[in-house]
Amino acid sequence: MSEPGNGRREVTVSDVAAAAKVSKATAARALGDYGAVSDAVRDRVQRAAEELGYRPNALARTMSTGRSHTLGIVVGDIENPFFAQATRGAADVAVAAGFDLILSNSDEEAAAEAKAIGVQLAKRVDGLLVAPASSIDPTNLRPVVESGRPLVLFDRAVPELEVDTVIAANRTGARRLTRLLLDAGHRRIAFISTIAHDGDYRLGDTLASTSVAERVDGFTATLAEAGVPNADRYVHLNARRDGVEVLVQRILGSAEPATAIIASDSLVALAAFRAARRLGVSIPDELSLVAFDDADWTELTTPGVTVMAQPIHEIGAEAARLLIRRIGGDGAPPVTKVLDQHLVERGSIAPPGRP
Amino acid sequence: MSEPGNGRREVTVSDVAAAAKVSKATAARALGDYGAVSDAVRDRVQRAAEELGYRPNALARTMSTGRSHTLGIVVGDIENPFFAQATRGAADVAVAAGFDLILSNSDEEAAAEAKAIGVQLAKRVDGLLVAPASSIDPTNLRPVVESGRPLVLFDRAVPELEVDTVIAANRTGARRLTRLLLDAGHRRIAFISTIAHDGDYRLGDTLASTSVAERVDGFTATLAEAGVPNADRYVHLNARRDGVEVLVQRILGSAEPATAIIASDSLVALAAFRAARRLGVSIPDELSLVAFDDADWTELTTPGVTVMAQPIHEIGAEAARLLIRRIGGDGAPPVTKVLDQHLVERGSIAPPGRP
DNA sequence: AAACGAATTGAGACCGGTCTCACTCTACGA
DNA sequence: TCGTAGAGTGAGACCGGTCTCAATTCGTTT
Repeated sequence: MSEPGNGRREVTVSDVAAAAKVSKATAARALGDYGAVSDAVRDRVQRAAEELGYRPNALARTMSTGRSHTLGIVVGDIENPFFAQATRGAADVAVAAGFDLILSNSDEEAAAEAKAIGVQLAKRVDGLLVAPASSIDPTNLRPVVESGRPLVLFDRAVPELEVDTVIAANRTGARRLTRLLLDAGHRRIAFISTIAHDGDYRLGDTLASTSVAERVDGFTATLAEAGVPNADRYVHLNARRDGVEVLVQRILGSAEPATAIIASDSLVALAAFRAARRLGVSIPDELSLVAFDDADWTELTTPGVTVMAQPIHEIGAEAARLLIRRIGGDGAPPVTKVLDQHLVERGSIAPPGRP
Repeated sequence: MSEPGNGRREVTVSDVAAAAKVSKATAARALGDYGAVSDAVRDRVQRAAEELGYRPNALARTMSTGRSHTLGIVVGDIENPFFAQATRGAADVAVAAGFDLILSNSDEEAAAEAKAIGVQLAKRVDGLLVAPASSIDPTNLRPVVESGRPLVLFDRAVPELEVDTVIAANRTGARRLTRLLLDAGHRRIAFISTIAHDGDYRLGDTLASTSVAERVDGFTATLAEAGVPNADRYVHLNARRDGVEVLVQRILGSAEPATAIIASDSLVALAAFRAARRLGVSIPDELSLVAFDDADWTELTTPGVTVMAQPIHEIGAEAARLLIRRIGGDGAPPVTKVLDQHLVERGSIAPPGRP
């Protein structure tokens, strides 16, 4: 504390070598624990290192070995509980395997994502974990496959790109949720997602996220099977997070108001719940609500929210596992892991009895 | 896609230089945009770089310049919304200033924290953002100040260490919350935190987190001022996150049950709310509940939870700003920024009328 | 036209590790 | 007793940038 020590040059292998009176090569061997060194010398070197406060420079090591023991992860927004959990899952697997994580937020924007990926590549990460902002346009991801570095996508796939991918069984989950509402007697069900989309959704439109696309597919297909015409007009995209409230208001105030809402993620569910509360419409009596993701608060509301839970932690973890395997040299053809979702029934569904 | 390009050696400045028929030094100047280069040559080099698909190696650059343009951040757990928000705040400031972030979770454990810090230092981050697992023991942080790298603490201070720190006005916030309950007529108020502590809390004990310590201080002091004896026996620490329920049960089932709870963070509040729900005790009629942090769900429950909101995003952002200023060479004496909390009143407080 | 200064360029050291290769020294088998 | 395998060590190249310094080119000034 008395001498801040700023500006003091870092201690290097050469310094240690000099102190231990051996060559740089030998010191490096003793410290790096590779090659052959006599016990006596190893001791001497390690003592010297200890004394001088030697701290290895991981960058220099990366320069010569080519391995950085670092993974990059690009998420939409770390504040989104989904990404926070997935990141944690990935981080746990990573540190267990001796890797650490460089984190970037893309805000689901192509430009920010491209920049983030560029930085990660420049930092020579050993591999990249990405929840791609666009499932349609692989431009941002091209540089990483061109760099030869392994890439694993999670939460969303990019059909044009043949790379390892970890996703959830969204279509099945959506069918299940939709069926649940249908069975309760609902016919006018709104599906809400914040995903960006040009204009109103029409059946067959391609969406920027395969996971939302699958949910929409499952939703509209199940509706169609139940004989509900024009299922696509119940799909509401582009919901800005702070705009869900007006959207819900519009949905409920229309000529043929929806009697149930499927929220595509927990943030939308939260906004929808809040909207219903503010508008004075009672859940589930006047409006049924179901959502994807078992956010912690969903059991706290009155009523609790019935949700399709995703193994979010595991999505991140599995993605990291896959990536680390690739880094280890696994050359098998790319795989797509599809993880199951499961239903958690609470009290937010009731028959659509209008008061 | 037809040629995977794996194993292809990275394109370097030398390659570009050769292609552009200039020296390595000149090519580097043209690419790195430093030094003087004629327009003609610059063009030629940049075209060559483009053609070859040159991507700078940030590590090599760091090796010679000594700057990594990377900040390290060590949080308790990125899944904790508090840390997620603070991290986002820091990340935003960081990228705006041209830095990126290496993220580590300490799980509030000394060993994991030490390791994380070690890795970050090895990676030669330009500076470190840490929410220290222990405010008492500066051991883990010593290496970073010894390395001469700037360090900024957030959420908690470490009194023994004179470094920049960003915290919230926790004592004031706690007083305010306590007074609110007192004014409603409560006298037996439980304060619950998950923070680790040896044995039961006694007035004057030092806590591992200054932020919790300040809250406890504010709490007990306010209680004492109101003439409540033995305020310290209402302080419950060591609450394992999944153990809050039994704790609440014990608190409510004792001879002199608490009539109100102050949750030290939103996760505890969540658990407490859930516990009350499961135990069938009604909030606020049978139990008042207030908490720190304005988690998004707190306005969704019935009733909403009255909370002391912290500017979490700003805590992270300000910490990053401070850090970047230090990295820029600011040698002013260390500062401690104290950010204000503000009360958000909802409906979770009522007089302690036992039914 | 000679001299001078600024702009441009090239050669090569350097950052801090790893790793190859050659050399020395010892122990063991033929 | 000699040859040789193998352990232990040192010298120096290398990774891919930056940067210093000297050399060259050019335009001006007098």
